[in-house]
Amino acid sequence: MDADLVFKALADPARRALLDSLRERGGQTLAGLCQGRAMSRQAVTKHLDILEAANLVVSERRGRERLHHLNPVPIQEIADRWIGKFQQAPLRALANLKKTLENQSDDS
Amino acid sequence: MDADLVFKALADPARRALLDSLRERGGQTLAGLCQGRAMSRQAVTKHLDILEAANLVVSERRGRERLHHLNPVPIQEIADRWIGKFQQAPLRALANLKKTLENQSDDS
DNA sequence: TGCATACGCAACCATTTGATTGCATATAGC
DNA sequence: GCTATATGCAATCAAATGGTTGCGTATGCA
Repeated sequence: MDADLVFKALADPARRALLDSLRERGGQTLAGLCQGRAMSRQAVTKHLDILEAANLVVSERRGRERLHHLNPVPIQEIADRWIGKFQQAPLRALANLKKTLENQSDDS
Repeated sequence: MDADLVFKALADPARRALLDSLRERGGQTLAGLCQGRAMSRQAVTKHLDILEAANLVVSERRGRERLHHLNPVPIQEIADRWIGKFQQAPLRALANLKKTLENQSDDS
């Protein structure tokens, strides 16, 4: 997994909205995903391309339409491998911050 | 919390590296954070500004230097509020995908 | 006071990004 | 076969992004 592709893919609200839509209902066509969005079909296509490059979406041709599915695995991996590091951090961070604030109050 | 600011802040590898550095050791100065990075001080400043706007970093002036601290709360909130939605998704997503693959194999 | 250090501000620049338009291709259904 | 529908491809463009350089300001210290 290329974590950078995943982070960059998640950076755009339009793409997160597409993921939300696919989370609620998988197998949507491109035209279906364009419904209710203030964007051209080609713009949606580009966003889907980026999501596919990050492996957050998988799609398959089905006749003349293309069906899209959410792949939640990269999000899981981000949560486990990256966010996990910061879940241990709060205690240390708070300790550091506390110490700093104490030093600060010493000066004042 | 503005989730979009957080996602955008996390989208750049240089900024994630800065967060990593502050996670390992809080209270680093700007000059300290520049150490070992192939970037100018001003570039680091801009990244820190973006991290501060997302509330991922807090800083305080201390004499002529500025000390930076990680604030892991926004990451926690992203994990809880946003990733949480997708942690319920796998079963549904896999069911959808399975059904689709079965239909696909029907075609071949 | 004088000077080195640490940081802030602003202009500038190349590249990337997000989106559009126009046209081409392919499939479903009559 | 013909037509409408669904998607693919390419050129184009404005704005955002990431970075630099130059200079200004403020603080620590001899």
